[in-house]
Amino acid sequence: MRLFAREGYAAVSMRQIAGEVGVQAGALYNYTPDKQTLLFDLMKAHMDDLLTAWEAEAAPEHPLEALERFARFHIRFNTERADAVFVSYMELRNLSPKNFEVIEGLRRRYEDQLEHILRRGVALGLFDVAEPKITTMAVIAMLTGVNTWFRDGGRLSLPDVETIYWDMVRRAVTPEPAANRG
Amino acid sequence: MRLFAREGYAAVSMRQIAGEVGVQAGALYNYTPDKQTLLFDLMKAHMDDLLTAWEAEAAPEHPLEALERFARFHIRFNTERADAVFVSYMELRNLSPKNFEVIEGLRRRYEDQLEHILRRGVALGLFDVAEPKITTMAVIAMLTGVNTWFRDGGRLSLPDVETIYWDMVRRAVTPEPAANRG
DNA sequence: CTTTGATCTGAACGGGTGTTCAGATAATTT
DNA sequence: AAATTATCTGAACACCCGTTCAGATCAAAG
Repeated sequence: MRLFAREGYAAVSMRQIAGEVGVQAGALYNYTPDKQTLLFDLMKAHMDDLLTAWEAEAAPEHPLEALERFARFHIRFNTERADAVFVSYMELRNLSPKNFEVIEGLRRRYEDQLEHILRRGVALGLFDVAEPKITTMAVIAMLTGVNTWFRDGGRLSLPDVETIYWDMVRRAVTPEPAANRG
Repeated sequence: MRLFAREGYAAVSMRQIAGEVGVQAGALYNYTPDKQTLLFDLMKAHMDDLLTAWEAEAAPEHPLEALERFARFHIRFNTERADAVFVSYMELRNLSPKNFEVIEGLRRRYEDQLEHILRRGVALGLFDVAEPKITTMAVIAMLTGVNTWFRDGGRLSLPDVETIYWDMVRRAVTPEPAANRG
């Protein structure tokens, strides 16, 4: 995964991967039928991890609390696996159509978790979200973006960052009070 | 650019590129010293386009209007050049260190445009943004995310999408009125 | 119509690619 | 200790890579 993230699937050779684990290239074929399947297996394992980890979060009933949980979870989970996240987004084009469908299905299932929170919040009058699907995409893109700049040991701790992003997400979906005239 | 976006820099051969423009591979070397420089030139041209186009927007004085202008501009410009945007983000790792520096510098210059708008808005009390640099990254990530799902001819027009995203951005940076007690 | 300069071809260079497989080696079971 | 199974090596296969370059082809200038 590290090699794929750093150099790209196409640019990494089976001999390179083998070298990384101290073995000749041929030996890899005891573990994967081919390079393509190796990529797919890595990506699928990552998506399964993601869904399993979220399911284990036991999101609160209240949509606002659930949304905060989701935002913090997403940032934490993704920053801990920057290589896997990068590969799972970037190397989609190197999957066979059938494998692509599987990964996309898992991704959609994850997105649905957030969309569902938003829709419940709208139903309860807690959120002002005209297009839940679009807001879902926007929030996920924003949160995943942390990966492009966050580095451990910087000025801000991860909980700090979580709080800043959660604040932006909350304000983006929370109703604005009517203008306050007397 | 289309080939690089669709298959990845490493996976595209000079023979493929040549074929696409109806020529033999050797002929390409009348136009580029090597493949790496070809990638760099494409990416640099894209970043130059981006900065030039933004400078031509003549952003309004008022930070709120400037921010709206930026949000709409960013969505419009990027959705019109999905291939270039994808390549410029994803193939950074295939640039030599020196070329990487150049592209990163241009990207930072673009980000500074937004950061400057945010800082002016904070100074005027129009925005509530604790960390302008982080908000800059968050907003750009969110807006660029439109590229992952927007397709022409869908249910929503591009101006519709611009408006939805602008609304989220505005709310994310605009002060919340103090709780309204009687 | 010839000359000049730009452009393109097609072959070649050394080297890297994913994958296979017979035979060697190591680990486990009997 | 012997037999069996799992694992690894190292060479080979057919093929593709970026790049170079002598010679062919084309377009414009004199």
